[in-house]
Amino acid sequence: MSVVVDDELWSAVGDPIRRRMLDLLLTDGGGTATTLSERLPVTRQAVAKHLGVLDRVGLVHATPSGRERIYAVDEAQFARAVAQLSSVGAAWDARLRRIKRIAEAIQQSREPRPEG
Amino acid sequence: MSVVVDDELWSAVGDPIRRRMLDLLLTDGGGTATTLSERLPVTRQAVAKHLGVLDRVGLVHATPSGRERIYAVDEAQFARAVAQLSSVGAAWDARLRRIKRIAEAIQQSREPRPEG
DNA sequence: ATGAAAGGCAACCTTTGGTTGCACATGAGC
DNA sequence: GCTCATGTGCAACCAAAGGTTGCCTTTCAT
Repeated sequence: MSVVVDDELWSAVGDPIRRRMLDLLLTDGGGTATTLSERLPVTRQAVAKHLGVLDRVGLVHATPSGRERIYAVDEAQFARAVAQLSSVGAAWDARLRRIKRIAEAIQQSREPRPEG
Repeated sequence: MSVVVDDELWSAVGDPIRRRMLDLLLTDGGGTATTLSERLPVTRQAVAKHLGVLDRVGLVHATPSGRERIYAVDEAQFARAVAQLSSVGAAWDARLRRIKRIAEAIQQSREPRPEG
């Protein structure tokens, strides 16, 4: 019943900074800790740690290029994360609808003949 | 472009324990810190703290009943959270599709006449 | 009245996100 | 080739969050 999700994947995208980083990486097609930190409210080192987290769960991967390390989103893994997001959302949405339907049914059974 | 989400709401459902708590509360229609902790891998006190977090963002509300405090999901606020989840998922999904389309277009422009 | 059960509070530990500071590597320009 | 600026990496340190244990208060039931 309850949707099975990869907690590591989820918590990786659970952080607001990491979400913005993924956004930036997707928009620009890639970036380094330094370039990302210029557009984020945290330091380069903080960004580097976040990139480490995203790297460990496979959401991004780094390509050394000279003295830079260019990170890019791993589309396949990212797609998995998006799919999990969607499935949890869908499951909860369905549950809400079911609850609402039951509540309405109870309402009706309590007022078998609405006045009017 | 990037979807605006309420970081507090998101991070509230970002915690795996809190997601399971919401699941339990939705399934059972309500519960106390004690009853929830019996079905979770953490102590009652930890559950109480999580309930505090969920309460602060309005995802649940408590109803004192004798010596118990019965918590239940606030459906309206929960629906908001689900909507945000869905919108982020949809936005990222759309972005992925767009990237894939562009990638294919580049591929084709590089091989104007595929051998065959 | 008294004991068991539920809850609240406080102290403490660990992890995580963040910072500063410094050392190392590498690319660019002279 | 040297030098210097730039980009990374590493370590120490700090604060907040999640988790635990211990203890005290409240309340229901016997």
